[in-house]
Amino acid sequence: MPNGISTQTEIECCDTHEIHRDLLQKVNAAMPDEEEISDLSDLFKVFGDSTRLKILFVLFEEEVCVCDLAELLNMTQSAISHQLKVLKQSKLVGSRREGKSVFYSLADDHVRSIIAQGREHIEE
Amino acid sequence: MPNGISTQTEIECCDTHEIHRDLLQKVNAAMPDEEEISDLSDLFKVFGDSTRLKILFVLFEEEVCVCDLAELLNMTQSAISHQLKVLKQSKLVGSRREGKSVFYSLADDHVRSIIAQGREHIEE
DNA sequence: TGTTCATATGAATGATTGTTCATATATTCA
DNA sequence: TGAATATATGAACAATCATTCATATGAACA
Repeated sequence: MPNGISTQTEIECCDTHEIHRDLLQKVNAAMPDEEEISDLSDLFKVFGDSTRLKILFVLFEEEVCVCDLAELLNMTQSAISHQLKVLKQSKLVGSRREGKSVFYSLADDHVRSIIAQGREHIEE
Repeated sequence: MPNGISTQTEIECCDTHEIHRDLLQKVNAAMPDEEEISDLSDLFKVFGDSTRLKILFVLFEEEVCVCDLAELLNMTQSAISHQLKVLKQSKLVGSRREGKSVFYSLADDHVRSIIAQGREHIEE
């Protein structure tokens, strides 16, 4: 390899247990730190459940209270409440008390675009 | 309710176990069917794991083979291989054999934007 | 204050999932 | 063909998680 202009094509892959330095450097530079990766996977875990997605789709339309959600999705008030807690902890939804009821709503619009991108990917 | 122009402000929420018709209709119209919701949550589940996210971040930079991934992420070849299978089933990555090695790469750019949106949400 | 209605929460349970270990498949080379 | 290397895969185990059930908190109203 006299002048190392493009070393991309060489396939000395796994026998030498030294990864190509360029790659190692590039990856380390681009890879978020462990904590951000962990936060990110936690965020996507929240989207990875049918019940929570349904709740979000309802909130796309309108702010609603817990018992309406339970009724709309045909689920226990308790189950809904547990999931709302998860959604709230990830700051995907916010809540507001009004008398005996608590109304939930979307926190911001990242939610919409993340889900929109997901739907695009599925439809192929 | 003589003329029903805006019924939004009435808060007869949960005592009457009949959900407001407008809401029910609106939600039913916007809610994807059960199968799409399920596919969508399955897709997000894939993003909801640190190892798989790290693999994707590597693939953002370059096409790599399995053993390089294992080395880069300091994990077992088996663990990586199992996760690559998941990523491939969701069509987030593609693979290409070259001799003994198999090279993996990003399947499309939805992956980038989904993850980018996720990162934006976290940084608040 | 006591009752009722709406929501929250802790413990328990069944289901799902990521990793490990052992092993199988596939390709190259002698 | 046989050995060596790279990858894939099935079973098992520990950990995580969504729901249920019972109960607690909190607000309104008599």
